[in-house]
Amino acid sequence: MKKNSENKATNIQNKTKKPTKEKIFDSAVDLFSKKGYNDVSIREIAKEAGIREGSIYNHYKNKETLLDAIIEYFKTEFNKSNKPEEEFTDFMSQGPEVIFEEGVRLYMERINTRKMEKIWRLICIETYHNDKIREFFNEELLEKPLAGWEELFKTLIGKNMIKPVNPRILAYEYWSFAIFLFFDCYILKYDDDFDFCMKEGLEKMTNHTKFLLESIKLRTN
Amino acid sequence: MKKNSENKATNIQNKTKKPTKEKIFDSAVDLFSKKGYNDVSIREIAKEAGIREGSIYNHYKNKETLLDAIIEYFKTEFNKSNKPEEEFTDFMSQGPEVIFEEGVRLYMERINTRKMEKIWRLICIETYHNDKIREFFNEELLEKPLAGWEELFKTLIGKNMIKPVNPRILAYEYWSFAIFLFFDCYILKYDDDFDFCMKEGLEKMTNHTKFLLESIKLRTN
DNA sequence: GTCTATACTTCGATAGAC
DNA sequence: GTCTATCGAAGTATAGAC
Repeated sequence: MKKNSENKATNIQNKTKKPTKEKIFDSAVDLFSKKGYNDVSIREIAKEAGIREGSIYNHYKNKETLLDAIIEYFKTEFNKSNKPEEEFTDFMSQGPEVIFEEGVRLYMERINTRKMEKIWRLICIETYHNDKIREFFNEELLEKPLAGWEELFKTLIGKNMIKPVNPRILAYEYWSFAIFLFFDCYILKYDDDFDFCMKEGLEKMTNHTKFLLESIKLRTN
Repeated sequence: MKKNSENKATNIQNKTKKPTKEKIFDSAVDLFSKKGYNDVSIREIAKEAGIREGSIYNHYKNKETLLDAIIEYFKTEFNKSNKPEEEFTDFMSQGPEVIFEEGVRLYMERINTRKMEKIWRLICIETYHNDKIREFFNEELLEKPLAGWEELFKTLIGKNMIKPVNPRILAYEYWSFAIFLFFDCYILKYDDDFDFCMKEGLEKMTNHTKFLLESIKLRTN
């Protein structure tokens, strides 16, 4: 009779009766986000999930498919919690301050679990050598937000609520800071206390928003 | 008699009579910056350098030492072209516009060769899983510039040349955009025409600088 | 200092018993 | 669907002839 204890997953989560496929998925998310895709072996994932490496191939065709599944999961979750357009235009009437506050909040709400946070880092890490991920980053996390904010600034200018500055430039002024904070939190400072880093990041974003608002608001006198 | 042609380096540079150690170094820079440290083998580097893999170990103890040497080279070159403090304070008297223009130019001048550009990308890529590189990025490319600009803004405020906004926040407003552009050029858009991307990046930086300047300049009336 | 040859390790993936 | 066992490929690094 063999001992099974050696194969027990180090991750407490995976000791539960979660389906094997989910154990594999979660273990992969955990390890990929820590060390990057290349530095994690199928053996490691299997060990973390508490199974043998051969068994992984009963659930995922190969290692790359596993990564693809993770990215697809992120995309789905990310767009699922995308609030309808109307809710956002509601804030419009309340002036720029409210829009900015809500803008950050709504975006951050879409990464509201540890799992999503981990995949978020994985995306940042793997962007440089995975074309699918890079395309996703460019489209969904850079171009779309930029286009959205540009549109918003255009509207605000049209309604005479802010100074008539080139809305494309304003969009960059606003959103580039968010990208900087992603890079800062998820790559430059990641090993340190993550929650603290995020808290600091949100404070920085608030400062940034206030400064930008002050720069473009119309003088009341 | 064997044919040597198969082992010829694909890199034209390495066909010249450059010392072997330099050929290895340059090949490594080239490949590491393209595919990342993990995705490049000693075999590949040797092939690119036009030698056998065993010969590499006559010049570098191991693969990691080779990476370390590249980072050290970057650090040295980067600080070598660091202009003396006086030159910068000279611009001070000429007002904020000149300072901002020169600030970007002086910084970009320090990465003035293809080799330095490549290592720059390598640093961006490897920051997430190499502690030495990450420390360098945090210190030399984030904290030091931030501290420098904070000091500058403090001085400008003291001289009554700009609005009295928190200089730390101003430093972030200014420099975070540069970090964003690094990320944009060296990771998000890298495969596309690099020179074009850099040109666009510098234009964006100019727009950013102009906007910031407009935001903090004292009203003349 | 470069070459050939090879030791040693780890990887992704598969086959087949249960 | 999980296990054991194993294959072939690719990786780093070393030894020794020249």
